Amino acid sequence: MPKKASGPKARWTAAQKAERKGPKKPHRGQAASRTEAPAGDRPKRPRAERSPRWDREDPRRGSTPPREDRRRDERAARGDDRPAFRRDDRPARSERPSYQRDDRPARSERPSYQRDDRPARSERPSYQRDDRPARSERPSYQRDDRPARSERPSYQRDDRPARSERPPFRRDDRPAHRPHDERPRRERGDRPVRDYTPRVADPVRRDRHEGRHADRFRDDRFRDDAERPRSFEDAEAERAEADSWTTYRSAAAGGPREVTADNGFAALGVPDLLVERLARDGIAEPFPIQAATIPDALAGRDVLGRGQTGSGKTLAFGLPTIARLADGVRPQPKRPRALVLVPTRELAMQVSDALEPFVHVTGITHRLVAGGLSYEPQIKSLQKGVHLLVATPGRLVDLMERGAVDLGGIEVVILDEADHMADMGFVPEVTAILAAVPQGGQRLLFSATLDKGVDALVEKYLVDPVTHSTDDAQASITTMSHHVLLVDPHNKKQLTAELAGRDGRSVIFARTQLGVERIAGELRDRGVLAAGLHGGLTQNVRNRVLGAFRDGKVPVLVATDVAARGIHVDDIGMVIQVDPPTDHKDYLHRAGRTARAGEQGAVVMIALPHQRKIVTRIIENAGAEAQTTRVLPGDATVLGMGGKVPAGVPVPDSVWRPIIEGSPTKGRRGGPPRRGAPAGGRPQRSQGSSPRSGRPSGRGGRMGA
DNA sequence: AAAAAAC
Repeated sequence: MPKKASGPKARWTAAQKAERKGPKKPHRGQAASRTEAPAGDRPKRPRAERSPRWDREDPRRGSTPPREDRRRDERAARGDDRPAFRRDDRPARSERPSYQRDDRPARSERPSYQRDDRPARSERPSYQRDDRPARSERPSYQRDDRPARSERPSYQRDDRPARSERPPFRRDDRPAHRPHDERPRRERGDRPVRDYTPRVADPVRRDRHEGRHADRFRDDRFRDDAERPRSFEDAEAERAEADSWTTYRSAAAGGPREVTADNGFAALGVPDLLVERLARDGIAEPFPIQAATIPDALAGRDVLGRGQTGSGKTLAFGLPTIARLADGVRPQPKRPRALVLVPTRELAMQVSDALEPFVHVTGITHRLVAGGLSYEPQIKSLQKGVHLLVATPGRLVDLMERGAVDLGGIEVVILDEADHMADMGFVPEVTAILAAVPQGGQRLLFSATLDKGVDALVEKYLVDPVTHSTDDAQASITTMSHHVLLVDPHNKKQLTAELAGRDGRSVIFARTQLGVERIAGELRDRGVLAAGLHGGLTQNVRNRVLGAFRDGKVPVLVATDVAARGIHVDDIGMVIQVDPPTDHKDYLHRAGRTARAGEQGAVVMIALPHQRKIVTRIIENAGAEAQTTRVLPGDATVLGMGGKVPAGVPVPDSVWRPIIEGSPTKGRRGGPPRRGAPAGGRPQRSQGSSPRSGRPSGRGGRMGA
C-alpha cells in the first residue's frame, strides 16, 4: 500500500482511485460491503461461532440476525478480524448512538448514572432520581456525606427531644463542653501550675473554710485587709498557721466536711478543682508516694514511683495526668490523649472508678478498655473522642488492630504494676503499645515492687526519669503481722477452713485455677461461704464474685494471683496463702490486700513441713518478719488468730449459687452448669473439665502443693 | 512455673 509520497506531490488518476477503492477497503461511512452480499447467500456459520446473544432464541427478533451480527458475518467472510471500532463499515460517528462513539470513558470510569444499566427512574430511590436540588441547596441532613447514624455522636442523631425537653445535663452547654475561650477563666483548667499554689494566706478564705464567721463572710470580702497586698513574711506566717490548721482538720475528720482547697495537695500544685474534689471525700493530706511524685509528674517528667501496697499510687499518677488533660484541648476521634495500662481487668475497672470523680469534675472524659466486655461501647466512645484510656493490654492491641483506636495522640502513658507489665507474658503487647505511642511523651511507671525488671522498658521508652521510692517507711509492713503456720498435709483443709471461718473478710490465695475452684468448694462444703475468682471464669462471673465480696455478701474470696495486685477491698482482715507465692514480690502483693491505708491485718502462710524452707526465704526476701508456728486444727494459735471451727454443714447451693451466677435468665443456657466448672471466658485457655464434678467431700488429696 | 492478657 503506497504511502503518501514525501517528494513532489503525486496525484491519483480517477482510474487509479477507482481501482484502489474496490471492495477490499471501503471508505468509512460508505459502507459498500454492507449491501454487497445478501444475508441469505452467505454460508451459515457453525452454531458455536454465532453470537451467544443470538443463540438465545428471542421470539421478538424473527429469523433475520440483527445488523451487528450480519456485519460480523460479513467481516468474517472477508477475513477481517479487526475490532469493531477499527472497522470502516460503521455508520458515521455522528450517526451512531452516543454509546457507540468510542470516546466515552470505560464503563468502570463513568459515573454510575452513565452506565446504562440503572433501573428506570421510577424504580430508583428518591436520592437517585437526579432531580433533587443542588447539594448546596439541600439541608445539611440531605447532603449524603455525614457519617452513618451509628457513627455520629448522640446529639447529631436527629431523634433526641428538643433542648427544652432535655434534662439540664443533656443540654450540651455545660461549662466543660463550652468552647474553651468562652468559658470563664476559673473553668478553663489551663492556668499554669503555679496558679494553683495554696491560697491559705487569704484570711477571708480561711474564715470560710473554718466555718466560722459565716455571716460575716460577705462583708469580709470587701474588708481592706483582705485586699491589701501581703508581704512575703506575712504570707509565710499565714501559711504556717494554715498548715497547722489543716493538720488539725484532717485529724478531726468525721461528720460533714468543709470543701476546701487549702491542703497538702494544693501545695503540691494539684489544680483547685481536684483539690476540692479530694477534700469532699475527706482526703486532705497526700500519702508519701503522692507527695513525692505529684510535683514531678505535674512538671511533665518521667517518673518511676515505688510505694507500698495500698499507699495511693492510683491518685499519684491519676491526679497529675488529669490535671494535664484538663487544658481545654479536646481529643480527636479515636485519638485518646493519655493511657493507663494495667495487668488485670478488675484492676482496670478499679482504676477507672477511682479516677472517675476527678475526671468528672474537670469535664474531661475517660474510658475503660478491657477484655470480656462488649466491644461496642468501647469502640463508640473511642470514635467520639476520649481523653483518658484505662486499658488492659490484650483488648487495647485488639482495638488497635481493628483500627478503632489510634495511639498517635497519646501524651502520657502510665504503666501501673509496671514490673508485672514488664514480665515475659506481657512484653509483646506492652511493647506493641509503647511503639505505637509518639516518642517524647510523658511516662509514669508505678509499682510496689518496681525493680530491675523494668530496666529494659525504662532504657527504651523513658527520658531522664526521676525515681521516687517510699518503701523505707515500711508503712504497710508494720501494720501487718506475718505468720507461717506449719501443718501436716492431712490437717491442711481443716486448718484452712478454720482460718477462713473467722469473722470478717479474708482472701485466700492459691496457685492455680483448679486449686481455687477446689478450695472454694471444700470451704462451702464445710459451711464457709466462699467464692472463687480466677481468669478462667467469664467476666460476668468475675464481676459478680468480686462485687459480692466487696458488698460483704461473701466473706471469703479464694483467688489466683489475678487478685494479688492492686485490688482494693476495705477491711480485709486476713490474707491466707494455701500455696506459697512464686517469689517475694508476689508475696508482698498478696499480703498487700490486707492492712490497706494504715489498717491492721494478718498475713498467714500455710506451709507443709517440706515447704518451710522456701516459704521462710520468700518472706525474708520480702523484708517481713514472720513467726513460724507448728499448728493443729483448733489449737490455741489458730483460735488466737480469730480462727473458728466452721459448722460443717455445707452451704446450700441456693445460698451461694445466686450470688456467684446471678439471675437465671442471664446465666448460661442449657440447664445448670456443672458445679465449679470454669465458665470459660476464653475457650482456648479455660480448663477442660470440672476440677470437682462429683461430690467435693468425696475427693481426697491435699490442699495446695 | 502459673497466671494474666483478645475474639
